[in-house]
Amino acid sequence: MKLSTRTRYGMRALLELALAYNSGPLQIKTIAQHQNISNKYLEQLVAMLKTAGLVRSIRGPHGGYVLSKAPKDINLVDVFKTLEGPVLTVECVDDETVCENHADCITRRLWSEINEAILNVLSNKTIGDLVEMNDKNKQKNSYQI
Amino acid sequence: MKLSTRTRYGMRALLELALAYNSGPLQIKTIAQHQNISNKYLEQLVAMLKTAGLVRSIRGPHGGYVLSKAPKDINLVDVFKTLEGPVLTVECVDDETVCENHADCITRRLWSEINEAILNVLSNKTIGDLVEMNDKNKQKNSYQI
DNA sequence: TAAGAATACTACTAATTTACTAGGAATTTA
DNA sequence: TAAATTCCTAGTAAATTAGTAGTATTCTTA
Repeated sequence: MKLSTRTRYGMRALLELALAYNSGPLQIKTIAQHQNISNKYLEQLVAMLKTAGLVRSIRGPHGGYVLSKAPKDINLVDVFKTLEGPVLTVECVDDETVCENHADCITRRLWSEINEAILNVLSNKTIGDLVEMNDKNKQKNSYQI
Repeated sequence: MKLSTRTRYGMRALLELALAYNSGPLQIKTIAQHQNISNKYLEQLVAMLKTAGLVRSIRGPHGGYVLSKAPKDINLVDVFKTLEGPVLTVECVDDETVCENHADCITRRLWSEINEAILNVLSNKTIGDLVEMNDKNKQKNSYQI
């Protein structure tokens, strides 16, 4: 299974915004430069985060983006689902109607277990936790995330 | 993240072979019929399992495929990696050289944790465990897996 | 009030991957 | 030798990814 750049870039962008929380908006341009990714592409990713209500935008000069909630209130499941889509896509895991044998299907249970395991990692963490881990690391360049 | 039909079909095929373990070879045709999937497609998936040493083939009339080891000796990690590829693909998780900031990168740690969580589910299980679960279910049609 | 800086919106595209289909060669049994 | 089976290779339509591109809109400030 492959994690899309969408999710990886988007997560890093959010982390940057969290590091700049309460210090005014951060611009796409700035983040893109730090992360060394395409301006225009990041624009689209951040738009997804905005639609999901995770960030707020401020237009015009000195505008940019800010987190719409405190880092500790942004759960990683929500970020992941916004950027990547469902955690593990196997139709039958979420939809009982696709297969008559839903209740008894053994492989389905396996996929469900994996699904739960991933959810478990993500739902126990917030962007705030990532920030804390980053702080503990205390390195030369705090923008290398 | 999406689980490919490759992995889903392949896992079900292996489970069928495990249910028929010690009762002679099972043909592609038969499995494909039971599972309601394309003959030719399944042929290719089983070829992958063969290359990985998980099944053995017998050519000619009355031929088919058999597990190359006892179900309890076939770990699900191996099956998954054979069919789906690396568990969670993020270059930096496995390759330390892609990113200078490897040691300190927080998002990388997150992906690693997810990777571990999935591995943990899979490496603790064998095809034999799936067979046991299936037996416990004891349903009308034992081929509905 | 005009210029400029930023986001917002929409469309396009090359490359890759997926999920097959198709055809015939090789092998084995009866 | 005929038939049944696996083995091998090639092709392909559809979807997805990872962008690029252009222009419209909004807001600030001189």
